[in-house]
Amino acid sequence: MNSNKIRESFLSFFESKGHNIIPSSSLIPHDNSLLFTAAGMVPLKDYFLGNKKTDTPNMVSSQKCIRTIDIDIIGETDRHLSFFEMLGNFSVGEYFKEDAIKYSYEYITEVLKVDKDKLWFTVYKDDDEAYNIWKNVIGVPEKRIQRGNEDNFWHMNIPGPCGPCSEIFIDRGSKYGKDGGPIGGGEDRFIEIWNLVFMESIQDQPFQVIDELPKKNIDTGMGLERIAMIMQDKDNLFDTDLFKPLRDALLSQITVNDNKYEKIIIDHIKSSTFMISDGVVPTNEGRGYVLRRLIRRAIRAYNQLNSSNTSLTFLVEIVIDMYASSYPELQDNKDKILKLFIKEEEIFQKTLNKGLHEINNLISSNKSITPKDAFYLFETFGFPYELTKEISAENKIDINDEDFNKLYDEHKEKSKAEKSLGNENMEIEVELNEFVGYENTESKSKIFQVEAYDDKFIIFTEENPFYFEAGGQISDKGVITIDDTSIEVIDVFQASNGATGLIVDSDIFKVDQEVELSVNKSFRSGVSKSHTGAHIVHSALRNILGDHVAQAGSNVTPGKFRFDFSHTEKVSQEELDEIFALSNSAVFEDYEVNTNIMNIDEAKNEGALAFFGDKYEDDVRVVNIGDFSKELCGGTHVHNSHDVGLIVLLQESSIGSNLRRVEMLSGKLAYEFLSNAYKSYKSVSNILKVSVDDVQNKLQSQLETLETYEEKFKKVREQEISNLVSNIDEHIEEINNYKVYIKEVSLDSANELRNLALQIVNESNVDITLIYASINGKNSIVGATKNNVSLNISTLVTEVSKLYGGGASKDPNLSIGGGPNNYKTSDALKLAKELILKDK
RNA sequence: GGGGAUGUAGCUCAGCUGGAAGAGCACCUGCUUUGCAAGCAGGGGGUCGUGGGUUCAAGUCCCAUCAUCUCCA
Repeated sequence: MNSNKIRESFLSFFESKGHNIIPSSSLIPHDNSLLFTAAGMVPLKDYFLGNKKTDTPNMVSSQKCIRTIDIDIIGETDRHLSFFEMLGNFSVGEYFKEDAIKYSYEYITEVLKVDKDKLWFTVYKDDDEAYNIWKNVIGVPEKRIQRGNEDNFWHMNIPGPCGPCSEIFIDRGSKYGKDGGPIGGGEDRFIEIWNLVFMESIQDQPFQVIDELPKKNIDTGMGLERIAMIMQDKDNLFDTDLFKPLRDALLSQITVNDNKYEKIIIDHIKSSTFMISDGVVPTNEGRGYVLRRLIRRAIRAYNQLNSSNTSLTFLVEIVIDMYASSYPELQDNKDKILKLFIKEEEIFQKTLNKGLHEINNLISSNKSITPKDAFYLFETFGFPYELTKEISAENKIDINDEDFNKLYDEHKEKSKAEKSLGNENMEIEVELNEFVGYENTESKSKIFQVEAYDDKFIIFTEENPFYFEAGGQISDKGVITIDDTSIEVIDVFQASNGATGLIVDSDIFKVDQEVELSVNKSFRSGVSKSHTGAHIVHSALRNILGDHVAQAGSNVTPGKFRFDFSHTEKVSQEELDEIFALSNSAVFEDYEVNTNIMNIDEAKNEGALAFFGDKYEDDVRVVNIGDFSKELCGGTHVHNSHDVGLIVLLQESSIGSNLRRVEMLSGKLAYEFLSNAYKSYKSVSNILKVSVDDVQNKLQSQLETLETYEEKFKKVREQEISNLVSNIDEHIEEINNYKVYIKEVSLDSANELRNLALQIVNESNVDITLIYASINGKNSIVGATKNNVSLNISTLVTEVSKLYGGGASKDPNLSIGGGPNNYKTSDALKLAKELILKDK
């Protein structure tokens, strides 16, 4: 049975059992505490935790997943993958253990038609209920049900839901290892194919159950790759149809065979392709960094197998073809994926070249490479350690792995900076309240809960108009009023279920009081202008730069906003001009801003932009700015694009490779900025005594005039100096058979002094010259000799400069010196003459 | 979030303990040759990332800032 068939049969089997098929969610989870979606239940977490409700409690999905914790193991085994698909059926408070077990057994034996006698089962040691269902309801022989310990208990390592699980195994027969079932038998022989989690309890610490969950959930996961391996009777994942086309294509391109490297290449290319498609861009931080490591590891592996060819894009294209029917976004994003991939290959090549340069320097200067050097190359230049080892080996240098690893561990330890989270993670049990801030900035409402928060208090009211920081938009400011007393809201708090509270530094508020809540209107309107402005700029960026532009973060405050986005190169001035012309024309276009609540699929079909950070719910809020922009967004906006007033670009900058940032002003701040700019422009025009329109021309011609005068002046000075030289004959002294010219002169710069000295020895018959000048009250001395003079002028100028407490340069024919101290010039020049006399 | 490094001619880079900037390639001109990275001679091109500071003197030392690369969390 091929993989597409397995995937389809799984979904349709559970659909026939009353499950709603949900599409695979993005690899970038909306939960920012996770790097990637690593299991089928990740997108459903809020339902399981009770933070959100769903109309369809029974769901089934095939979820794309990334797991990179053990990235270094990938390639070493036949079982580890960084990308996989997880088939799973879920129940939020509907059916439980018995149905979950029945369904799984029915699917495996009836649909996949796996031989019943090959199936083994494990249950948690205390879970008699599950044990009895397998034994009595399903009728599995007791010897093939085993009880396990911690492996059969699911939890998230934090206080919260937990529960026992039951796993289903397939016995691949005696040629894969010893008998004894999954617990105690060979792990190559008994392959785990399905994990059924029975979420039924609450723990306060791992394995410490304190209570039952009010609603029990089912969460199951079956790896598609693994079940495909079984169904296609292969020995390892890489021989299944999910890898075969990739492997065949790779084999046709390589000259050396190596199982490990081949596995690394095809696995990493697959995960990278999916990651880029979902909006991850190779960078040196967070998700982007994981992606970069995967791509570079693949390229390195490929270099081992094929030294001439370096590009792996042919495999990227195959991945897209293989999965396009199940994941159409791959086809939609094909251009972007290939573009970013090629770009990353280029960057890596540069990195390698730089590292090679460094390592060659080390070898030629030190004749050795220490573990410290190797680590330096790695952490500073990103030069792969194995490559350092290879090159060292060619030069008969041995590197100690242990020392290298020690440095690596120290580096990791150092990087773990403590984060001061304060009370931000404080857990508060509170009922959900209603956000009314889209329609109103004021509300009368009743306090239903007050919580202490450090030395302050959090006030929860039934209705709340205060916006809590999300999607880059900062929290509202304002006051709470009771009996004519207004208390400032210091900050807005959000509990894990989404309930919003207001932090105040006052203890006058009590439960059941009616209070007036007022958001600061000008603050809110400033923020809303910026937020709508951000949507406009986002749309303009995509229009001018292309669809690969994806939001990577934003910050929205009154009058000021910035927007981070993925883009591979610096945005040129011409492009910026276009972007801001387009943005402002959208402002002036009087587009109405509408918000609608609609179904997520419907919204996407209409072309709404959904990016990382946006909440993934069935119903989403869509913000339209005319037909110029359509985005999923929970923030507050103005009613019409012209309310933004004006958008000014302050600057465009890089915040890491492939990530750019633009910073803007809106409304009043934009006006003030331009107004000030105009004022200074105007004052420049006053200084130049021309009209504002002529400033540029005038300034240009003034600068040109200045330039020609500078040139003329230089020539005049040069003439003056050569005049000086031409009549020096009368001042030449004969000392120790040298023709010597020593004098204090009056010049403006050390440069002139130097030129003069050179001219004297080159253009007159003077052998040795030493001239002194006080330049801006500072002592400068230059000495020069003809090339055939053996006297070293540098030592002479050094001695003289010492009198002034300074030193001199070391060229024996031309030396520049000086010093900070006061000293009588005539005495200094006298010393010079004495030194010449002593020569030889 | 923490660490390491880089920024010098169009490109790739040298530039020692502070003393007024260089190479190779590319470019232009001429000659010689007219075949695969052609040879010879000559030439143009640098705010030494930016802004401060220390110093008689800063590409070089100190501080700040921007940009880029890189490892880790």
